[in-house]
Amino acid sequence: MALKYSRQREAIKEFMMSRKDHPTADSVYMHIRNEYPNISLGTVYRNLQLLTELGELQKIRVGDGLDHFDADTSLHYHFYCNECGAVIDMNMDCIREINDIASKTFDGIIESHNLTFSGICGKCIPKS
Amino acid sequence: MALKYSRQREAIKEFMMSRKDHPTADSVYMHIRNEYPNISLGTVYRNLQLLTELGELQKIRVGDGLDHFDADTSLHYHFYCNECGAVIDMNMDCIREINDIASKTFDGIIESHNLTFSGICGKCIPKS
DNA sequence: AACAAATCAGTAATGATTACTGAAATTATA
DNA sequence: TATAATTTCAGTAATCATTACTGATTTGTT
Repeated sequence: MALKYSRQREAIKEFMMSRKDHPTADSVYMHIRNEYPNISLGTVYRNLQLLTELGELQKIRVGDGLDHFDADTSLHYHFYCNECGAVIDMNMDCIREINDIASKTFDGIIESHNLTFSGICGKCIPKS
Repeated sequence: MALKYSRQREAIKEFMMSRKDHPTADSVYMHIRNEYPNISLGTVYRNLQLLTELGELQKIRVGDGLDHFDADTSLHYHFYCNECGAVIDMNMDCIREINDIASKTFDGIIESHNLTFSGICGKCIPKS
């Protein structure tokens, strides 16, 4: 039952911590393969899931149908570029009181909220 | 090139307008089958997509990995119940100025935002 | 070193969604 | 109203992301 060390999991964690671009499982797989050429895609999925459950990663869904992962587990917002698909961190302060505001007109318990912006990112503006 | 009438599409539109619970394609399929026993799931997907492109529906992603659809195309927020999976409309006012606020600290064009709450809905509180 | 348990690589299965195909329905035209 | 042109359909196959399975390999413990 105890968690055992695995070099693959360490590599995935290292890679995730070095990234600010919220990779998907497939993207992690592609990169880790440079270091571990015969790592399995299933191993990547399993460890991303495990690390998420351990609270070392957070799963991000920005509306493109893919699961993105983020080693920054603090509450912060994201931007999704409709042009290139990039997922970018927003610098703005989180609206912590919004759960309370929403609760006033809602019958139920609000535990969290997710705010995602979308549009065209700085790199894609010249092209469009 | 012109759009032609189809009773299946009308039925799907009618059904969607009668609903406030943001059905998925599969859910629409199950219900429409009462009226059209041999409608195809592909037809449902195609028409939901088409109606969305025509602006008669909006596609909603609340983080459960499924595409939900809503005949209310106005900007409004949703709640996702982690217990039963229900997608519920929020009554709160939209924060229209938030795109402008976010723009101040972001390099790019913010076209829209999506705010989704999650937790436990009123019906599920007694059970938990 | 030897054992038990977790993890792995590789592969198969799943579930949602999309694409394909020949038949049926709809609209336009004669 | 018959016919032709085009869209839409039902049914099925394919795709894509993700999850589950299996026997072999690693890891932590005695």
